Amino acid sequence: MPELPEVETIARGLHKRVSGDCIEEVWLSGKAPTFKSKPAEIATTLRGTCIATVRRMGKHIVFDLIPASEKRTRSRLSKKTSKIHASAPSPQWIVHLGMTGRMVVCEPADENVKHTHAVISLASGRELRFIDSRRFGRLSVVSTGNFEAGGVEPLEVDREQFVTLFQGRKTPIKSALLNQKLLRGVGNIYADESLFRAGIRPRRRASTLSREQLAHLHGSVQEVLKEAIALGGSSVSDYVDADGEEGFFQLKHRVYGREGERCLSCKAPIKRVVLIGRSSHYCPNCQK
DNA sequence: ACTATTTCCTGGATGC
DNA sequence: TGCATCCAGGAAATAG
Repeated sequence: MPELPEVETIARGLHKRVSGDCIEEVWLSGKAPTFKSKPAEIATTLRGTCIATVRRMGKHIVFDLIPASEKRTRSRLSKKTSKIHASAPSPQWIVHLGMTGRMVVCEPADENVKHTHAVISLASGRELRFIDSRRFGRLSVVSTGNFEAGGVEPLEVDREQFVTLFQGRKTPIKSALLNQKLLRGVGNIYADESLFRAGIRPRRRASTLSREQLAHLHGSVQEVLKEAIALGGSSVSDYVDADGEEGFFQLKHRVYGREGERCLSCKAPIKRVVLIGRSSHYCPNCQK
């Protein structure tokens, strides 16, 4: 289940491998999952563009594209000059991996695995494939190049903004952390891990938390995300990055997936409750 | 204007 | 061994 650290790892890997390459052909399966964009629109928007950068916004992978005809001109001109001359909008390709989505760079001869929903042929002769068995993933294009990903970036928001964002909300703090319109990128694993480190139970209403507790949570969220990115994310179920490598943060999980096991701090059994339809793990002793 | 619940999807784990 | 059932969860859609 790719969350911010996994998507960050994948985006960095893809940037390293495909930026500078150009899209020649686009194939989408009949079942290609799309979001706001129709398959035909995705294909026509992508075809004939070059990939300038691949980056992450929340849990989205963003491909910044340049119309192929403009590639040479743009890179040669200074920013100031290109502002005057560049007129064609730079579209973006947005990929959300959902639960089981994977983006892989491979050779055309490589086996066409089940649940392949998109194949992008690159000028270098390689292919970029989108594979998603559960089909919770979404593909879309933004022709204007100003994709809005929702709330603030957890690693960019400062302490004061973070406190303001959550204080006074009646919803359980975990629900607020998972709300992408507030904070973008935190999912189930990192919400549980952040709350454990901050000593706050998932069900606690945000409005009952002091400024100090919210400030602590801000630090915990950033700490957990940074550590996870450093380890290449968490490989639970079948997550692998753009190079097919597994992450290692799952070995550092203190509560997620540890129901019934002993808390690493106090030895109390980890509890599991269901919140917004998902498993929430916490230590009843360390978290209040 | 809110938040809570349901729905979409398939593979793997579990149960009888 | 085989078949049914349950469970995982991101976020849009729907209900409250």
